[in-house]
Amino acid sequence: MKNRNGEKYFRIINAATKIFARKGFFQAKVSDIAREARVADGTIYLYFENKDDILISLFEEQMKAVLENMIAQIAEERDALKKIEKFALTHLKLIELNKNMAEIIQVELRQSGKFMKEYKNEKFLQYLNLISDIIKEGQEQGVFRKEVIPDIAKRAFF
Amino acid sequence: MKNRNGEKYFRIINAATKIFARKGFFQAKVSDIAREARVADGTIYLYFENKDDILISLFEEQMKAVLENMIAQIAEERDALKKIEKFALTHLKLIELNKNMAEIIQVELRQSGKFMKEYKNEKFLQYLNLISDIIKEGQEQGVFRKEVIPDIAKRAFF
DNA sequence: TGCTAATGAATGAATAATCATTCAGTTTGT
DNA sequence: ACAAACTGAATGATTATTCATTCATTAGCA
Repeated sequence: MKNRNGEKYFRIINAATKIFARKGFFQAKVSDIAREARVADGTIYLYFENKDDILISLFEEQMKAVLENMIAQIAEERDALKKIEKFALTHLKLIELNKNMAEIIQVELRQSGKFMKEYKNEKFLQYLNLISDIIKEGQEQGVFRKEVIPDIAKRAFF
Repeated sequence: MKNRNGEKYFRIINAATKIFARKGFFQAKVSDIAREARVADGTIYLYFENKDDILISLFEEQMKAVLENMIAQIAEERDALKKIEKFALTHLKLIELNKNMAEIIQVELRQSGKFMKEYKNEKFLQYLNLISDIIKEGQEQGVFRKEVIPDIAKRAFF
């Protein structure tokens, strides 16, 4: 597996974010990213499997940050109802903040066949599971009705 | 110049619309479009300059229809204020109706370097000019204040 | 009418261009 | 001196584009 902590790894991630945002995934050349990151073309492949993997990693890093942020936010609230509120609020704020990223994900990832097929979107699932966790907690607290099935509610809510 | 009226021209346009909508511009192969249109690869080049030109023509044809539609709609109203209302309403209706197209335009055309650079978007400008025309008319009718500058208002309104 | 020539639309195999990816060689750090 | 990190030119795969050829239709002529 590749080295995912070096400063160069993040240099490339950042460069790719810029280039993808500017040109879109398919028009971004790997060599563009390399240049922006001040790295040789080949170096990219010391840190990433392939071009798709750059996009996926980009997404994962972003989601990781978002997830941590969200968990911290929710932890501030005791009441499950407040937590859900906070979740929704923070979610919207994040989307606003990361428009670039959101667009890339919506637009580019959707088309990237490999992405939607082979990639199990763990971080995103974790994110969704935050919702069902809150609901379960709310049920234990007696704030939400028991009939609600968390797994379905999370989708609906989302 | 190419033949832009034959039934084959529209067969290809329609095929391209389908394929672009399904796969996006960059992943759509010209041969995909050819197959969908039941035409040989080379035939496409009897009707279009190149792949970009297919996209642009697609857009033009659509805009042409939209423009005609809009002009007809506006003509039904006498009062400039009503016209603007009608414009906005029809505009939203059209967007709703042509979601596919709208997405393609937003997403694909924006990236197509050639498009934004070399192509003077006449049809779209005409469309925008409908707005400033209405404003001018409204000023003559005394419905709108004179201080408003049509060219700026059209952008703001849009 | 029947025959031949001319036309040009259509084809798809061949070509050319573009890029992601590799790898043989170089540099850097210990 | 060795390993690890890095480089960028070379490779190969993919696809847009071209073009020599086919084929159907039309025009010209006797």
